[in-house]
Amino acid sequence: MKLEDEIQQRAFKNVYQKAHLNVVFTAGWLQQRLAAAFKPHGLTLPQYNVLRILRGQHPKPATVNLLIERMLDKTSNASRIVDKLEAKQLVTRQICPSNRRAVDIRITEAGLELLRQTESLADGQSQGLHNLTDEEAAQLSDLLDKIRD
Amino acid sequence: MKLEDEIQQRAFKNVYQKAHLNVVFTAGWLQQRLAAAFKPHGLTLPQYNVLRILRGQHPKPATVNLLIERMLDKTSNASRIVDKLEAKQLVTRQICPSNRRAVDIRITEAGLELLRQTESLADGQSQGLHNLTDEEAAQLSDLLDKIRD
DNA sequence: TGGGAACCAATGTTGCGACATATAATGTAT
DNA sequence: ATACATTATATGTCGCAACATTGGTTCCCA
Repeated sequence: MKLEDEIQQRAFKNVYQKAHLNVVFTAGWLQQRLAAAFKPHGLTLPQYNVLRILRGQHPKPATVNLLIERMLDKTSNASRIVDKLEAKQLVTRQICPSNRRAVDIRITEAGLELLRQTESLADGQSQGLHNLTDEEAAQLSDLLDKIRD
Repeated sequence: MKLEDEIQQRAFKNVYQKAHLNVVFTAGWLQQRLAAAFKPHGLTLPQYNVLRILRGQHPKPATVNLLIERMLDKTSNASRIVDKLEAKQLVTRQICPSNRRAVDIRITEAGLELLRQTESLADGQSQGLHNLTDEEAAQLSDLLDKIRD
């Protein structure tokens, strides 16, 4: 669907304003679909992302600092996201013995199992981009990289 | 900067996953810059967007329903965003005489003045996309439209 | 070795998105 | 006219982003 119809705006000042709005709008559209897919599993997207990072470290622990570094959103409150995951017993928290400022965070077996169950969701959603050819998808990434130069 | 370096991920499963992440990441990057530009003026992006819609209607009033229709984010809480604007005396709220369920919302002179002061901000930010040529920006929009088909 | 800087996580606050529910006013059908 | 559905907005709850601050812990060096 064309952007003009999605949002209620007739015209754009220029192609840059239009592209800007389109990036933001499309990102929201993608994230909303993905969040809806995870919702039945009781996971939000930030929680899912943290679990993925923890699985990547497993069986080694991660610290809050490491989570922040690895997360898309650097300014997010990793500590409180871990709170939620801990309440659901998907992760454990334990003061790091070698540095008592830090906290070792580990994914539990239940957490790993939940990731197994949701294995296909994220990939399946990325396939929503299959209306693009491989070449177009690569081109899109290049254009986006260029924006942030 | 290349996406691989921005987020701490070596490889992507395929070009679709990479494009997906890139759209989301770039949108966040754009929105963050824009929000930072408005912050000194005491406006958040949702508040700014509501003010713009109200200016578009001015001197006619808008209702909450109309705001929701026009906003990028359909599920946002327009009512509470209007609360904040009203507290700052940038808008007025008045029960609609002809339909007492509805509420007439109008931008004040102070609101109009604030929009004048911030006139150049949004456009200036869209120009952050000027590392793209006109053609590339148009191409980007086309690719994004295609994703949502 | 004592004291300040640097570090790590947690917590407090504000504003928003998502979603459910409440409340009031209006429309409609009998 | 009364009952019921519909409409318009407001409110409550939860989770998150953004940002500031706090409280311990460790580091470092004078």
